[in-house]
Amino acid sequence: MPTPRTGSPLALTVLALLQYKPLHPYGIQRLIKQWGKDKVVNVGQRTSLYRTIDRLITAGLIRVRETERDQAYPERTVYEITDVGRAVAREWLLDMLAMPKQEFPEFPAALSHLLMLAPQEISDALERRVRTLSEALAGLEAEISAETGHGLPRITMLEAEYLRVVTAAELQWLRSVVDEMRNGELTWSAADLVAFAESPE
Amino acid sequence: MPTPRTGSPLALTVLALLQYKPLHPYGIQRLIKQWGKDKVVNVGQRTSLYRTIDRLITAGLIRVRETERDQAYPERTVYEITDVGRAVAREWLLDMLAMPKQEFPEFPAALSHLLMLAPQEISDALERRVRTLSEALAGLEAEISAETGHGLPRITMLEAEYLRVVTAAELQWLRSVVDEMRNGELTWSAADLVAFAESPE
DNA sequence: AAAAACTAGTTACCATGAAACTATCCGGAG
DNA sequence: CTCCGGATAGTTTCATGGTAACTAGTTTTT
Repeated sequence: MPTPRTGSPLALTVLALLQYKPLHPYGIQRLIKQWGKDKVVNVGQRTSLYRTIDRLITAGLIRVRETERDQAYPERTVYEITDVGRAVAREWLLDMLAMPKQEFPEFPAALSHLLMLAPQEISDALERRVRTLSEALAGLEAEISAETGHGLPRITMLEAEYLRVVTAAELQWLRSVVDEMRNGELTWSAADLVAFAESPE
Repeated sequence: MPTPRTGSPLALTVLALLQYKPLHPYGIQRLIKQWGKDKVVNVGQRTSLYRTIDRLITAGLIRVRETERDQAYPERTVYEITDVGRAVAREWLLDMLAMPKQEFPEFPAALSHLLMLAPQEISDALERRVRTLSEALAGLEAEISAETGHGLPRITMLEAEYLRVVTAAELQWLRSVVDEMRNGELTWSAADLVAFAESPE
């Protein structure tokens, strides 16, 4: 029974929640949203959730506990974690923490093709991004101070802290780039493109 | 002919390169690697590349230019971009720049389940991450100064700058967290977990 | 001469994710 | 009282994405 090599964020979250208590899929989704984890794991549609559960079952990391039937409601299958599941969840987590995974977010990819656009278009687009990200950052900060005020320990909001830090860094950089494009410090000419294209290295 | 709603990083890159000159798939892969774009778009195996090209074809964004046969070598189909393709690439790019997309990297997801681990395990794992990221950061900085020395204009390395900035921010935050865990500023107790779990909000 | 790396493409499988569909039930607006 | 929206619970379909491995010839290195 080779456990799936990659513990996805969703699979890890399922194991974590089942460690708290046995749940049915919809309950898992609800908990993720209630605890605000839907900012870091995708459970928008339950499709992936059900498929993830299937995989965890066949890998022996969780098992069916019971199948409830609350009259007229669809059947709810309640799952619980196994001992293997508990162990594997720890391994996955340690691995995800220690080894940065090469992911390919679309923004840097987009940045690498700026030469297709005119300077104005670029700075306008980046400015729109600045506005959107500012709001997101404000939201994160509000959330953090709300939870702090609520008396929750800091360990439960490290992921929000992390998002705040990297969003703030992106924002600061974006603002400086937009500024430099607007005030003429950051320019380039058609000749540059040719030199770039010819560059053998 | 509804153009695929999401221009993926790879699709955008293919359009961008074909705008430079007609190419066959393998040539596209080579160019991506030569120009160092393989840090921001995934072309490890060409599977996705061929499928992406298929989609671009059926969407009318690129077309077959010719089919070469260089004796004994497999056939190489050379593609070129269409006018529609040129227009769509610009739209996609502007969109990707201006509108941040909710992506779900695994690290923040992992951070949100730290309660499964003991403090020591966490700080050890995070320290390993610090080491790996430091190396990655050094690599990025080396690359940037190499290109600068080579006389390439700054616009061609904004994506590397971006990666440097966010990696540096993550590193700084990681170091502070590890420090605070080691020196006892950041602790929590089993009682906290219960309070957290019971928390209705 | 053998091993490795490059050229070029294909196949199969698994994972991810969006969207829409089937149903039932409940609370509130009108 | 009825209709609407939203919550409950799960399924199906389709597009996309990624890994791995396989074929098969060629060039370069050891």
